[in-house]
Amino acid sequence: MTEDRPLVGKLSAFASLTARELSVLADLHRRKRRFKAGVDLVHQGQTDQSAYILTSGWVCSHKGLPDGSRQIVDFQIPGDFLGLRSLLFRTADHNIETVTSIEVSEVQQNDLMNAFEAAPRLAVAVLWAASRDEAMVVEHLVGIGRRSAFDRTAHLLLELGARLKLVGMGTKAGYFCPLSQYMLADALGLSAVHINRVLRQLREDNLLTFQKGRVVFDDFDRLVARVGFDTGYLDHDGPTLREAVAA
Amino acid sequence: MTEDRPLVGKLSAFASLTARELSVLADLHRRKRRFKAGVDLVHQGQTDQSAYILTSGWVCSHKGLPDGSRQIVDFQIPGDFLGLRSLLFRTADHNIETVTSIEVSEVQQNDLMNAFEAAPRLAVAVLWAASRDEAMVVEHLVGIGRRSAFDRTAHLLLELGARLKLVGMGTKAGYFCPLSQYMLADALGLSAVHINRVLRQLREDNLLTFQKGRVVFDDFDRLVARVGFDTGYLDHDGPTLREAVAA
DNA sequence: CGTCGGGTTGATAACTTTCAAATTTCGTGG
DNA sequence: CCACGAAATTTGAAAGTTATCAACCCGACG
Repeated sequence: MTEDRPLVGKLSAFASLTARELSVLADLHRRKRRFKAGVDLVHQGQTDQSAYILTSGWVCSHKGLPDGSRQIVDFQIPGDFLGLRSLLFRTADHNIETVTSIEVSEVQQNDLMNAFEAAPRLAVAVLWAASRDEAMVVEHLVGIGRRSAFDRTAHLLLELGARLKLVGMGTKAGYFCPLSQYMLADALGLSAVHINRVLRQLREDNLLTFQKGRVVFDDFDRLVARVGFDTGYLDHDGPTLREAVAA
Repeated sequence: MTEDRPLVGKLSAFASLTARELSVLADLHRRKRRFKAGVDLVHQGQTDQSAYILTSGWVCSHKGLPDGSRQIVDFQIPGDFLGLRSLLFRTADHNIETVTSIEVSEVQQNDLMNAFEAAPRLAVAVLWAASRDEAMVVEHLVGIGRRSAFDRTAHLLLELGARLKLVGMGTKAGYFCPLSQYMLADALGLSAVHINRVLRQLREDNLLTFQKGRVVFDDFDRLVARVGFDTGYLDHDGPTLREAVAA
């Protein structure tokens, strides 16, 4: 993952990009911006939103319900692309909220469309990246629909660990995690109280400890085996396409 | 929706396509194929899959779990694109199974990549279509995570109705629905027994009747109001982009 | 020093699953 | 056209999981 422009690393995994394409991509990182923790970057219903490339900090995307509750769809960490959908559609269908203070590169609609015109294969690469994100949402859906609260919580914490490891922010030992139990609850479709009990059980079973903003894997291998975690959906390579696209 | 090539209709909603682009798109419908009900088009873990454009019949995409249960991620109806992810990634991360007998156009990896080369803006249009599908998965996730069994079931049946209406296969009165209660259960993260009870309640409340392969809306407006159904996530227009892309 | 958000715990209620069995529907061959 | 078996639907009762309500604790912060 290229430290300064993490998106480059991601897209390169799909198709080796030409110098020209790399420079077009670099151009997208022109507009640097910072946001405080706990603010909305994108709000459900707003129109003509920008997208962002996250360079530091955590954010979450969620949808609010009429009854006041909400469902967190996904968390994003450095290197992730934010709000592609809210840029492609006229009006945003979800919220994007900062979890910590963050740094991003802002990508406006014209920026992206111009980039696609200048380097058409970038659109294919972004399509690939978007599909990888969708695969994560799907896995999340499976977890909420068919896994127990215990397994589902472990899965989320394992997935975040795997993703953070890819960008050098986590190890098999653990990682720093700025999420509150309320946020975990909203992501997992559970109540905060129940999340608390699940975390306690994970701790008492000596599988993992989540306290004071840090996730520690007390027994990584046993945890993975216990909840049937498989990273398959995270590391898709697209090598079959490399030639076709490079052609 | 163009009867013969429904995909054209969908993509045209995003950007008006040139004659050349339309002809490239038409080329994708070369390889017609048929499948019986209850077979796998794509199987989790298989490599080098094709994608398909569904022209008649229903299919579902689902993921299996180690314990033998499964989660249905989405249903597809005529006009939908199937298995884009299993084509972009080397190995398929989910199954695609026919619900009824179907007719499809098969799209192989090279077909699609060549099409993108010949008409680069098609990649952007497909990206847009894929994002719309993702929006549906996200809405499904929200339903499973934060809505009651009752609301969630009603939502699914309303969504299918709305989508079928778009392709002329349903009205405000109802539609033909080939799904079994087991399939609904696997889609909604519930047990088949509970689905049955929810359907009974919907019937007894005079909201909707699902029997003998037909969904009848007994009181469409009251149902929509009762469960807070909002089609917002289904009908995204991409007009802001039309100019930019057409430029 | 008081307040406030986040975490923790117990008791109770609500919702959903599981198990088991009866009933209906539907395709197929006689 | 009817009989038959398999699959789908339906219902009841009991068990299990998770939510809700209500406290209490704690550390950060103005």
